[in-house]
Amino acid sequence: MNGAAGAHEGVGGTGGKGGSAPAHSGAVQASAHAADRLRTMIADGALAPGAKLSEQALSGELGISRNTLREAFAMLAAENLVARLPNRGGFVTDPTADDVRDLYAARLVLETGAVLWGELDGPAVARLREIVAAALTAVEAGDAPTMADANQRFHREIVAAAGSRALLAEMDRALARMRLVFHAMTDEPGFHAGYAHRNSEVLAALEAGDRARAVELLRDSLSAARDEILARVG
Amino acid sequence: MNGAAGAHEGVGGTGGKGGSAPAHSGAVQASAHAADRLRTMIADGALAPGAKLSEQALSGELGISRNTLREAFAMLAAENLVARLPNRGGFVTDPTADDVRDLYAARLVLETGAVLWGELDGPAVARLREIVAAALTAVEAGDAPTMADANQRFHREIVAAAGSRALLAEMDRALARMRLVFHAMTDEPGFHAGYAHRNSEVLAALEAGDRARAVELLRDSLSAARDEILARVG
DNA sequence: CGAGGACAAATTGTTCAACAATCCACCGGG
DNA sequence: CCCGGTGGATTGTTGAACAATTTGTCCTCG
Repeated sequence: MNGAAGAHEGVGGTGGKGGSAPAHSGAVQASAHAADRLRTMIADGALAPGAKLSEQALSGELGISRNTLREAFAMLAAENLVARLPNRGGFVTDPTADDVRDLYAARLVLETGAVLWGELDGPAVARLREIVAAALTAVEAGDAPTMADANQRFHREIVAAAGSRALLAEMDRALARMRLVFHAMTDEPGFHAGYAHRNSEVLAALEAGDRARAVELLRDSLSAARDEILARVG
Repeated sequence: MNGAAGAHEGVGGTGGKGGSAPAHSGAVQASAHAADRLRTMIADGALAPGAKLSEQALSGELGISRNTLREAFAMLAAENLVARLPNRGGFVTDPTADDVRDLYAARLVLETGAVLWGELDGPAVARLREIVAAALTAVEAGDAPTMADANQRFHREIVAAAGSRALLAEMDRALARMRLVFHAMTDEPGFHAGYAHRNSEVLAALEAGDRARAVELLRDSLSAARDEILARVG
């Protein structure tokens, strides 16, 4: 959702000297709003990994001042979605092979920790079941985007069970960077297909109450995904 | 290191009209530098939980403009050290009981995950041994600040073994918020003393290669600390 | 004497214009 | 073909301005 592109015609900028009535009505927080816009642009691939974030261009496109845009940059940089090089400006993070290893080491801890200690009760398992079903349907239909989305939702739901907003936020940052990795992989012919099946096995272990088995399956799944990605990115 | 206080006399501000030569030579990134300053001020308690962060006062004190200061606010807000209320400005985060629970749920996952999957080889264990020794010495001497510092270093070192920069960064954010919690606890008569002993037991289990036992001890230690804090904060 | 409301002062959110420092792309010389 | 200069573009940062909102004060009324 949220069609990319830009062309959000400049709101303020009537031209006068100082303030000059920016006509802004209720924008709660322009910088946070801009960070949201940029985040989804990056997620959608409208801003590819490595892309330069020109302050002039983006401030014009988003209809905000350079200063406000820079605040948004600071937020995104704190999430590791944007890299700021001194005197060179902001760039969409372009994950290295080492970043991929880092990411999967983090996910291993987050996801297995959530399985071991989280509250994976009825409702949570029900949500996982629904997600797995959607994933398998998407595999059937060969719908790669839905597959990828369901896969991310599955792993996010697991971490959510850990019961920590901070940890879930970290997982969201990790998944956002995963999307960056996927964008960097030129082609991914059915990358996620195999993992839908693996996820259903993890779910089965959880339904059987066998957390140790679920951890084992999860670890294998993450290792396999990491190695498959590293083989393609190098 | 880095004595707190402020009173860093304003650098620029010669008063002229526009630019007016701020005499700034090589400040790599003023906003990041300011964020560092504020972070240590918060860690040291120079800015207490709940304190209002006046833009005018702080920009003067740090010798930077309001816009640059706001960029620093954006960074600290992304770390959950500062809360920004719309039209009310920035405040040092004042952790609630729920935040404490959240924090310990996160730490449980991070630390036990690192013990289970991390590379706790010779060097890492050696560092832990050194930290535990320092902690025990501090307990002997009744030196609370050193005790607290060693305790944080111990848990940080464990998470470092997970081999993920992102996860370690998350741990650093968590520890920064822990410091906020400790500041909020009016008095803590030898809070950390007992945990130095617990840490040495965790270390012993690791030296014996018994990771499962280390995880168990760690979990108990974290639960105990959480409950002790919750009993005092309510 | 306390509740409520009008008004003034302070503060935040945001923009604009300016300028120093730095980087980048181009171009001519060796 | 490589190399160093040169000028334009871009970033980093500042100061001033102003609308919207919050906060504080004081005055009135019940």
